[in-house]
Amino acid sequence: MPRRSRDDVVAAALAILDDRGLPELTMRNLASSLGLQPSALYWHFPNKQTLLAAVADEIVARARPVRPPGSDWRGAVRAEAIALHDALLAFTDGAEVVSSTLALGLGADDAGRRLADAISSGGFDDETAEQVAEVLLHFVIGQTSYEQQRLQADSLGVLPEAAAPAVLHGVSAGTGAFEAGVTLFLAGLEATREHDRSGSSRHEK
Amino acid sequence: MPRRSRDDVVAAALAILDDRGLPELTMRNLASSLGLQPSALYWHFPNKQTLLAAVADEIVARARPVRPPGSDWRGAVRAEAIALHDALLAFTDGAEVVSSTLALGLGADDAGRRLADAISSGGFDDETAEQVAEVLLHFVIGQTSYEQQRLQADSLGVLPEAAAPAVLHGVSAGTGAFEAGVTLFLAGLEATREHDRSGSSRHEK
DNA sequence: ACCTGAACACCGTTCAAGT
DNA sequence: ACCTGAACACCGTTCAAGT
Repeated sequence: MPRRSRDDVVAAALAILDDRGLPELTMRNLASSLGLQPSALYWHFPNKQTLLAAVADEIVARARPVRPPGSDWRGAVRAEAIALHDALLAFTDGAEVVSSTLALGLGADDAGRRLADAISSGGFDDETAEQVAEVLLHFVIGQTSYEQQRLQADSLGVLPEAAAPAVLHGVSAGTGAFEAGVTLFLAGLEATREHDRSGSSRHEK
Repeated sequence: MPRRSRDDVVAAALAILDDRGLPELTMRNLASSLGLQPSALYWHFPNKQTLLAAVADEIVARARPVRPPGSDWRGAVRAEAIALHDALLAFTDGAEVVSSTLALGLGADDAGRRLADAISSGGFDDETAEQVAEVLLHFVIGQTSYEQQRLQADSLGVLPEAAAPAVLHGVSAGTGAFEAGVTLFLAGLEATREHDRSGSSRHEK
């Protein structure tokens, strides 16, 4: 009888995530989908958090930035942000899985790295690029997580009335807010460019 | 024997959160800290998520913005963001509790509302204010959640080596990144101001 | 190297019944 | 109005033992 690799386990976990969601992604359900006992999973991964980190890595790795031809560094940053947004939305509860993995420092580093690289291509120094990439990353993940929860709630027919989030109660949920956020970010980055150049280590010795 | 109010339950939950953390905030631990059976909690709250939402509301309500005298609307926005940041950091796992409550649309609306009000005071229309408040809110919560996890991990002596997050591996963890993000946000908002004024409903009919 | 079997120490939630 | 007692249907994880 065929034995399972670490990748088989991650693939099975992604399948459960995709069509049943994170609450159904238990070690027991995962094991039985592979025809194994739950305890067998602990040969491949030390614990569930580590397994979820591998799942998060895979979700992030599937991001496919589409950069408009002839676009400048802003186009590159925007393309990376949108690709990450889409990758997170591609799996049920994808944003939440990546969010918690990132918060715990267990993986999904690629997401931040790609954003930082795109920002660097605009001529910012590495420290600035990494710091503002973090800002953008947290916006993307927070916003996407929020959108995804609401999309899923709506598709389940929950919250049929009046439960609209206070922060955007007049607007159709989340529509355009994501792109607006990215635009705001890029405008801020452009506006602070010269300050970073002239006096970035002003109040450090 | 004295019976407990809903507020007593929330206060006890906050106490457990503060000195034992979210994983220890179980219905069973909470009940026993009140001298009750777990099932008694279900008279006060329909389920654990709703209870956590009440806890999140309380955490957010304790935000105390300190606005520098003589400051303009930017000072107001900055003060609200910092107050929220501090309020989240004031309780163990505070950012995570508020983050999940917000994502589920169960509460903590005050946070977004306060940011939106501060932004409105800069002369932006309501739709713009709400949309960009959402952007800022997701950054604040994402960033704070990340900082808090790392602060707690460090204080437990975990991650003693090399586990530095890729997005800021050269920088001391989180220092200044939060304020830098707020500054970036304000710069972006200022830069897009005239566009919002002149053609905010350009591609709507 | 990879997995089973059985157990441990928990969870959130329901519900009839008490006072 | 507020709570108990008992149960239901689960969890993640460990570990000796098998092949």
